[in-house]
Amino acid sequence: MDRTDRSIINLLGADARRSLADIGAAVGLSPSAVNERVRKLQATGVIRRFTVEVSHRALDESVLVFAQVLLAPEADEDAFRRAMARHPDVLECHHVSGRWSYLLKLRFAVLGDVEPFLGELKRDGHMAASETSIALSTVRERSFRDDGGL
Amino acid sequence: MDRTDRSIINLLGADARRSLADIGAAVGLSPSAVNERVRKLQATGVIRRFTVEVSHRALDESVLVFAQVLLAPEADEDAFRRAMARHPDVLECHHVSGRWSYLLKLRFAVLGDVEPFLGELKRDGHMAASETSIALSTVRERSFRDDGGL
DNA sequence: GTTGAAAAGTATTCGCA
DNA sequence: TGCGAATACTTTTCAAC
Repeated sequence: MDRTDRSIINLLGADARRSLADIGAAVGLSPSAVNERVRKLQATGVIRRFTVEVSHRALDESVLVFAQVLLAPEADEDAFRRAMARHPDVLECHHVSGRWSYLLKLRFAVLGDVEPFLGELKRDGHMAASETSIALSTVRERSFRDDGGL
Repeated sequence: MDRTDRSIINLLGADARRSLADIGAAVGLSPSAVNERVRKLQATGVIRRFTVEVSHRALDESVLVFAQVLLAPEADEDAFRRAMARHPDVLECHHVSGRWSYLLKLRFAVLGDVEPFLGELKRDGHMAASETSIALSTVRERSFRDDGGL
């Protein structure tokens, strides 16, 4: 994991379809040397996977909601985590420090889908309390730091 | 944007390096038909870009923090948004409903980097108050819903 | 680790249904 | 829109450094 690997990752983050020759030209390596580095970055788990970034609007997931959840004292925390890991509406689920137990990032087609989701959590006995906020607009949204090009 | 497009997007989301032939076999189309659909999905902005998913641990971004920020009444909101859009530590910045003005998702190398970041916001006159929580563990983290394979 | 060239595999184009 | 064949690239492999 040296400076060159970082550059390669940044370039792939911006456009994972750039050819090895292109990337090589940018970082000063031959295509096969870049290939070997990318292979290792995948093998060591630095690169988790190649994927695609999608317009939420187009996918009918226009409503972005953050929910802070306080677990009930008698809640089965493992069951809660498993439920969150499976739930289609849950994009992110983090165990957090502070007043709340978990922070959830959720996406829905319409605002009306939010209440049933929270009702479900309550009904399942997971949740003692929650506070939700709706994203009115998004200034920025990316998945990793990309400081210092090349 | 029909069912087939959705399937293609889900498949690319799981592995953007799958060949057009593979994807075609999965959705019942020829490679060139898949290619044409992917091209259109990009042209219409449904697919924003091909990218790479990275291990935060490996990138020295182990510390995940969420900060809820209340803007000062006299704050220049546009300047704040521009600052957030540029700041390397800011992964996400959403204008939210409720008690707070903005929700930030931040990543740092070490916990000690958090305080300077908040100090910076305060010093710049953007922030009236904030509440931060640190992610102790992450149950799930993905960027779009992927319900219903094929 | 890196290179350069050969081999294998893919994307892309285009005429046609 | 989708297909299949031809073309142009790209990735991948490998012997050598």
